Amino acid sequence: MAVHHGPDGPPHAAAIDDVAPALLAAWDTARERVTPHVSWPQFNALLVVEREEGINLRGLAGQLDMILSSASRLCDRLVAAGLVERVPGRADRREIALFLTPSSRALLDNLRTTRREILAGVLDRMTPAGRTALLRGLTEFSEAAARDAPDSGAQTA
Amino acid sequence: MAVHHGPDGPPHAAAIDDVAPALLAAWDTARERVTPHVSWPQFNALLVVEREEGINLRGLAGQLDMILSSASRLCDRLVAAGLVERVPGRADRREIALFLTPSSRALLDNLRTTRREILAGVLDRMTPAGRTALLRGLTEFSEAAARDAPDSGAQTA
DNA sequence: CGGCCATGGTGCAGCAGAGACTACCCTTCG
DNA sequence: CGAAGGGTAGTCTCTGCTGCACCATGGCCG
Repeated sequence: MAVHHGPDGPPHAAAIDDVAPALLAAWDTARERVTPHVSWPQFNALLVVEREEGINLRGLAGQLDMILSSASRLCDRLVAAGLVERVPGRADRREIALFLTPSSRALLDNLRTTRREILAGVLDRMTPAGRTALLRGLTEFSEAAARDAPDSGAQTA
Repeated sequence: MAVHHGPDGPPHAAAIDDVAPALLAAWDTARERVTPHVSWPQFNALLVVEREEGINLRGLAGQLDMILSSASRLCDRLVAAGLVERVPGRADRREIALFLTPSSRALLDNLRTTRREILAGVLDRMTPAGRTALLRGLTEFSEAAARDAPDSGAQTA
């Protein structure tokens, strides 16, 4: 199901698979440093709410691939932690609209800032050409991936 | 705490932070596809055992940053799932040596293969120059990161 | 050689997070 | 009014982690 690659032109997949973990480590380091006490499901929920501010519980449950009541429980914990706000919709009073709180907004901002700092710390030790190559390669990769699967999941903050 | 960057030469940190998620998504996709029923702690334990075949429970607990009995329980579940083997050491009969099973070896192999395939699928749609740039950038990044923190955690398979 | 403590693991609660299923309540709308 | 849509609540199960008590083994010292 893939394009043929002659023996002359393998796409470096294995080689890239070997060196990519370093980049992943930077991500994880940032998340671990900033949000050590927020579980993965909770964190993913925050990302969903951030993307679709005012989403209702059914929508959230759908995006997190869990049933409604599970999402409700998850929200209970997030509300208890002061990370999301349940706002009863005024148009349809059955619905609950979910919003980030200043606290969770700060959390996400802090995470991204921290990640960029960690990233910058490593980039500093690279050659300018290396940095440019990295940016170019990742940009092309990102575009190519988007061309393939315009939707496919995986929250990465 | 970092090197000064003139207004002319920021190290692309923000830009890279924006395009890196696509690469992360490929990782997560592979893991999700191959090991949907293995939890993160369990998976990390497998990686530890793979790296240090024959490790004992204390060592595992240390690497996973948990206390002994937690590691023991985790192992209970892994053994129940047929993913690790508890082998009583013959030198010191108190110790338990942990080994991967054929099943878990196959699992990890499968994961890596799948990931390379997913990666290759995207790389196929990049230009040769883009692939080379990606490989070069990531390789330098990896080296730079290793120079900084020779140990720092984060299992990424 | 016979205690004694250190070392390696397990057993037994106990707690929080996460998910599911079911039953139920409120609102809206035909 | 009654059906459909949106959420909550009760109950269960499982994982993950902890603390503490306990059992083995192994090394040491008198």
